[in-house]
Amino acid sequence: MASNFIDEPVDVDDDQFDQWYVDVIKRSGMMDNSPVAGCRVFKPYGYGLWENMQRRLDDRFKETGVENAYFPLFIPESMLAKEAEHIEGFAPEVAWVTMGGNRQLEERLAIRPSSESIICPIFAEWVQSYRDLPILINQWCSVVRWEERPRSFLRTREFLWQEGHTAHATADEAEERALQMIDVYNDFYINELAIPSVMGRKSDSERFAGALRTYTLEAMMRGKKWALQSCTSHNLGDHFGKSFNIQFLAPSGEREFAWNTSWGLSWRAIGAIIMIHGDQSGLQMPPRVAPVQAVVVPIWRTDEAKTQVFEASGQIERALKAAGVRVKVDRDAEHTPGWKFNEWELKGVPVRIEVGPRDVAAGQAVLARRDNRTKEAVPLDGLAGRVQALLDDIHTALFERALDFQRENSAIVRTYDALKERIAANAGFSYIFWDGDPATEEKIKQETKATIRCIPLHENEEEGPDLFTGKPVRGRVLIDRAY
RNA sequence: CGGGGAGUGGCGCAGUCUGGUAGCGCACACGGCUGGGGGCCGUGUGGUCGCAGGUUCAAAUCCUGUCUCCCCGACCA
Repeated sequence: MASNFIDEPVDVDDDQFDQWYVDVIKRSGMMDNSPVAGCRVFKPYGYGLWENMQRRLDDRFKETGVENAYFPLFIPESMLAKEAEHIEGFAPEVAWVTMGGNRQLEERLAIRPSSESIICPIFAEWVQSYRDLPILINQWCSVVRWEERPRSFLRTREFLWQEGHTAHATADEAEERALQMIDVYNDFYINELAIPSVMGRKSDSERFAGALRTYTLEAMMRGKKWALQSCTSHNLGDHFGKSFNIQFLAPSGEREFAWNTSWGLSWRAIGAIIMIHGDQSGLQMPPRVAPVQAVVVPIWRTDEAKTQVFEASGQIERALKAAGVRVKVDRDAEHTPGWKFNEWELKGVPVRIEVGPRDVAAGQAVLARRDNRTKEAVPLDGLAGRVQALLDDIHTALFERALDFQRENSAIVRTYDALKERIAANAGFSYIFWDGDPATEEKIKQETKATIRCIPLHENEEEGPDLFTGKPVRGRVLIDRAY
């Protein structure tokens, strides 16, 4: 992994934040550009992070009864077009296959932008009776949306994600599942990625194409303090059940349509990790999903010292592996310790373990935290336990730092002028009282470029005057610009 | 699609205005000294300047055409 990063530390000031984001992705070895415009190469270090995220999230899905499956990449145009709102929403960004070998296809095939319209008709074949429900399916795959302005992780033309699809016998059960999954995502973000966010419901204009209701987590990025939709969970109502004829015989003997949900989280979550936890030295990996949780840097001068520190390093490696810590020993002889320190900090490894002749003599190692740069000497006995404790501490510290940042940059706004000012200044989240009128929502979007990110679900019962009409309404909505 | 910028060894750039046969840093190879925060010295390898055409004794440099990428905007879970 060669790096040309030797000039100056990456900058994370507001006005250079976008460039910092591009640089840190490249320099840390997470992702590269590719010969295909808008598509990226997901390199091993980034993919390793994704694998850990997948595992942790997949386990949570399975605990709720979901099974994994896989459905085709291609969707016949006639199927994609069956749910009117769905096709209308996706039409501008669908990539099409029109040739098969040398022959023109009879019907062109969409490369899935999302799989509702291929999975729902298959569900229809699986369901006869209410006893066949619910169906709880997830797939890990990539989808394609022909975005005009790609950004690594946040908006690429092909991206990795998971999409869950369920079918239920009742409307209530579907609503319950949609809410359950947004809770699962929230738990994943907090406890694995150390990322706080605001859980809420999308306004009608921001709702997923074809959905009855869309739930979301909106997290605040550093830099411009814009919002990032971090995942999504839709109650599709019976729109797809009816469009794709998912019918079943209810206990009553009546023929009824199924109720569906779908929910997804993409590698955009990695964009959130980068933009929330990163700093002037580079990435900061959340410890529980970090590809490398601890890196051992042996330090030596003489061959004799080298033998000793390598032996101690191997001992530490074995102890940490036995304790379930993902550890790497950087035995490279080409780079100096200082070079390695910077390189692993750029890559965001939470704990660094320095082992030099002085440490070997004292039967200890030096542990350095990525988040606050503190160092401590720890005896080799019990080192693994200390590392595990540090990883937990760092997780908590990262979460607190992100939560503080979100809180410090959130405010309730009571006049439209104040709102416009905050948005223009990239001041962060603004909460306004809003009566639900789509016209004022559109006005805000046109005049400020900010959108209603969500109508928060919890702790949002206060009453106040609508920003425009002054009529009393219950609950506030979250407004910000978004990536 | 509109506005701006850029294409020169693997990467990042200078050279273009004022034509004369390509240079710097990093990386890479070898040798040596070094090694607890991106260490140093020496010796080397590697490009014909996005592509096509034109002007000229001579083109990275001037002219015409063309392709690609990046940034801003529009658009967009």
